[in-house]
Amino acid sequence: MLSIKRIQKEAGEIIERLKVRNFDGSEIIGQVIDQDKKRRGILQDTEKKKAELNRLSTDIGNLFREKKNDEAKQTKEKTGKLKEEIKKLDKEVGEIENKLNDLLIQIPNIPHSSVPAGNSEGDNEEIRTGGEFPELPGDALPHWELAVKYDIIDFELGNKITGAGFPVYKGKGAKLQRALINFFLDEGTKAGYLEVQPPVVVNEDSGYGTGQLPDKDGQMYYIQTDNLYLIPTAEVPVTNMYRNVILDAEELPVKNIAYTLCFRREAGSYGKDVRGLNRLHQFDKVEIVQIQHPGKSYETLEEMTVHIEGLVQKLGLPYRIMRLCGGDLSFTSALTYDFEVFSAAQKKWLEVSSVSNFESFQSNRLKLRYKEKGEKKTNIAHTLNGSALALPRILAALLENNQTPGGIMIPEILRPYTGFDIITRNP
RNA sequence: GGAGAAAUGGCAGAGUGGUCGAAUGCGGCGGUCUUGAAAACCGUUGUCCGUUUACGCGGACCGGGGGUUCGAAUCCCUCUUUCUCCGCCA
Repeated sequence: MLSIKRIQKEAGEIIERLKVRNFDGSEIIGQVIDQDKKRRGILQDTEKKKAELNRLSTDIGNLFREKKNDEAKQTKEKTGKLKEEIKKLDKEVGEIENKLNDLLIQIPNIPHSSVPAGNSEGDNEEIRTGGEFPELPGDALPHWELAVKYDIIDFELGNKITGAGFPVYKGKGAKLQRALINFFLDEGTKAGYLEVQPPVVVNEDSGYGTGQLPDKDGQMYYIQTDNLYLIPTAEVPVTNMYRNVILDAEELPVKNIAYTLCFRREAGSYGKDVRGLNRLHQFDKVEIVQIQHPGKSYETLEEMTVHIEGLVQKLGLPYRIMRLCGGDLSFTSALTYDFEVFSAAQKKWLEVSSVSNFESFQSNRLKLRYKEKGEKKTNIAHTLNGSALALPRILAALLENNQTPGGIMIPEILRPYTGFDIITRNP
């Protein structure tokens, strides 16, 4: 969320910049400013009364000690009314704070100045492209047919044991998946990321911390008995490791990489684009997360983009990098680059990574701060994350783009991980 | 799952109703001493909020929430977590 202080200082500019994401913030920001002013007024009143009560209490203690019991009793009588008033004012402040919080969580992050205006995907801006489009024969198969032909992914079996969107990977399919995970993790650790294995189930506080709650409540699987959520991305547990933490400035940037399962209900996305591996309820993903000094977070975003680009290049996939327009930008992000690879048999661009700078939007809520050496003041850090990479669509593109009459060729770089260089019908 | 114990500052650890934001030790930071370092000694050392040009002043926080009291780290309720023992188990 945005900080109240920033809203007070830059209200006009914020309203202006939120227009890029087609968000009219004028009314809500006005309300925030009003409520905050009201809050501070009452707070001052409350604190004055509390100070008075504290003084009386100290007096009473002293009087008892000096055996002036009568005087103490008299003083005691003065406190009753004061206490009542304090109770009432405290309640008022609490109510206003709740209201303020409700307002604040409705305001999305401020888009970076480079974010183009626009309503949807079509308005995203292409930044770079790379890789070669494969020359496939006319009878090239989409990956869901290759999966059957080579018996490497079983969608039917997944339907049977769980439901749609939960495939079973088999044989070389499973091994290829495992190879990709290890490859991505190794590349990340080489680039200085610390590997972590977080829980894939998180509590409510963590959901709020990174902004999945209350916004995307219905998109997460929820375990009612224990009031826990299955994570939609490793971003949630990894970033929340730093909830309520004050880092030393020298520790920045913090770089973590995590492989986890991800679970998404994908409510409301039935129909198109859900065939095969294109959209799953459970999938594997390697995620990179950084915590950075505010002055350096955009440099870091570029660095992460280059890292991800390197992965796609090493896998030999044709790709393009898109800068998301205001309308396509997620609620919490200030700037996002999407990576898409071309899956040549279905002739589709598939999103395989999304790398974002959240600036202080998550950190404000997380209370994630850092402190310069020798300074007393704490500052809000910036958080960033990106997929590096999401597995299923990479797998889809690899299968489709590398199919040959003799089998599916494994990219050179993965062969040390798979132990085989081709997927054939008879393993 | 059953029985019991506990949760205090970066860490260790005192504190069972009043000047306790909290003793003491360690660590950290600054200084004296030293060619340099160590040791020793002296000082300092939490976070958030409000207010103030500033010095400062005020409020809140001893796992979370609620309560009793003029006054709570201390008493009561509740939740969470940790430890010990028993049971079950990858």
